[in-house]
Amino acid sequence: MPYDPSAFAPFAVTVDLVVLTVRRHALCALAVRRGESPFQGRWALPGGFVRPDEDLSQAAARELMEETGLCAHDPDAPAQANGAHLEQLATYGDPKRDPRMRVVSVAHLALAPDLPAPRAGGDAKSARWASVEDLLQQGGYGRDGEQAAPLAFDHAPILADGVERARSKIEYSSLATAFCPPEFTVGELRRVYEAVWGVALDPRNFHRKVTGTPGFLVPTGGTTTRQGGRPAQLFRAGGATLLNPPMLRPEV
Amino acid sequence: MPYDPSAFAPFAVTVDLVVLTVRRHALCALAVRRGESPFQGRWALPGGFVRPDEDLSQAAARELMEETGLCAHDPDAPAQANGAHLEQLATYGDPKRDPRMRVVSVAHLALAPDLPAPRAGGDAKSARWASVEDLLQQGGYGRDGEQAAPLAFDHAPILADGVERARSKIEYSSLATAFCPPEFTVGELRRVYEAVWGVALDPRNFHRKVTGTPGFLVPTGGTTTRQGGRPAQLFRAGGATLLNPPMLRPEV
DNA sequence: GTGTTTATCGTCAGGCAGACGACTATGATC
DNA sequence: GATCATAGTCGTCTGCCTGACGATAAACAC
Repeated sequence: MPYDPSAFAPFAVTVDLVVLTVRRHALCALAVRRGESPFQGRWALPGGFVRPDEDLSQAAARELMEETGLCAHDPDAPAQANGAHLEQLATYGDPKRDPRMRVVSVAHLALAPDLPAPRAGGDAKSARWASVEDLLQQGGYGRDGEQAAPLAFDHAPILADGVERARSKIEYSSLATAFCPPEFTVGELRRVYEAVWGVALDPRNFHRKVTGTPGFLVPTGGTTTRQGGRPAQLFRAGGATLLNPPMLRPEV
Repeated sequence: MPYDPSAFAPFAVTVDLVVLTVRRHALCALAVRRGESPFQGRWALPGGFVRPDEDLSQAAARELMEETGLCAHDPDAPAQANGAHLEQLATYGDPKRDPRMRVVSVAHLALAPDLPAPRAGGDAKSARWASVEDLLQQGGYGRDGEQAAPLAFDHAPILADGVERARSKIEYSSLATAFCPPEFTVGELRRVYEAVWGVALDPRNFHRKVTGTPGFLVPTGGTTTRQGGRPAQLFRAGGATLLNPPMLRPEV
């Protein structure tokens, strides 16, 4: 990395968060309403400036905590109570992406189990879970009939990238369990896959696949009937993080 | 993205390049020798500051051109003459990663066919292709007996991340062809996989797999005998970018 | 009890990968 | 020119995994 003082230019660096969860059989993302110009009143991804003394992942974890109360855990330490998966997604640095100044945003992807209503933090007027379908369908109408304005800044493509990352990553990793509570059933895990991929999966083949993959699921011994029907075994996420062979996403 | 002037802190933003190629059956990366402090005389990844008016990918493409003469092509437009694959890898922003100031580096990954000797650019004293094994094996001895000092800054983990990305991405994409000249044989493509993965592959099963995947390879009609033995058919990369089902990397 | 819902086990056929035999076409060597 | 070494290409066989789908089990609602 050559160092040429004449070439140095100051940038602002932010982290933006794509926080995904599964609610009511739909993949949802956390959106905050902007309280200031530009894009005042529009929905945006949560985020904020990186502080002078913190690492990028620290900044992302701090923002996640401020917005959701979730504690991010390391990719190394898997299942944890009240913890969300957090990983870096990509960095966006178009010179014109923020009209005020040159801002480079390091987007992060967080996957969380279904949560109570989010608490608004920082200068955002409010925060909510919105289906990614509504958020990405520009100019359309949301579920509640409200006109769905496109997300602020370049947050729509960032969200799309995050969703695509999540969709592909649950294929070959055990990441889908990050959308589940600490104990869950095979059916609940299947509904996660169905919501994220937007497809229907065969319950029998899915059951065979996930219970047959060593280290993916460990039975807790308990059962639950919270979904109705025959009681289902409860599982926790096992130590395995990589699925080999992967879970196959049905073709379009 | 809330805007709080009191929270704003200026950062320097750079791009660093992990440029990989396959030479003499080994995966090699481009390294430049640092001409200045800190880490003067040590090997480092090529890179430089992002200019005020350019996008991150533009900055990466410019650095790549300066260091190698290669023209990066879009991920959309696949095979191209004298073009290299270029994609964003990850961003590194530890507050202490550069002792001079707060620098956030957006690392990019470039894959190039075997090239003539690199030309040194910028303030780097020299540039060379070095096997990634030598570069990552800290404190060991390189192929030429030279003491292999660790890479400058945090470039060793960046290189490791780039290598891992390349290793996993050739599994499920046609990216391995980016290491090949415009026309190549199945055997040459197989040697790319073997060099990147560091394994031996069965020539017959590999041949069946790559020729049986629709859109991966298109025959040019020509043959070559540059590898010795029976003349081999020449191919170009086909339009397919995703391999489904993927090429399976043999287990360790 | 009957019906509904969900969970779980089994079966069967097709596809693909790994292991490996066989044959082909070139250059190198004697 | 015969032989050998080298690389490329085509087949075969077996085992595993997946998709499609039948069948059974265990709860709740009426």
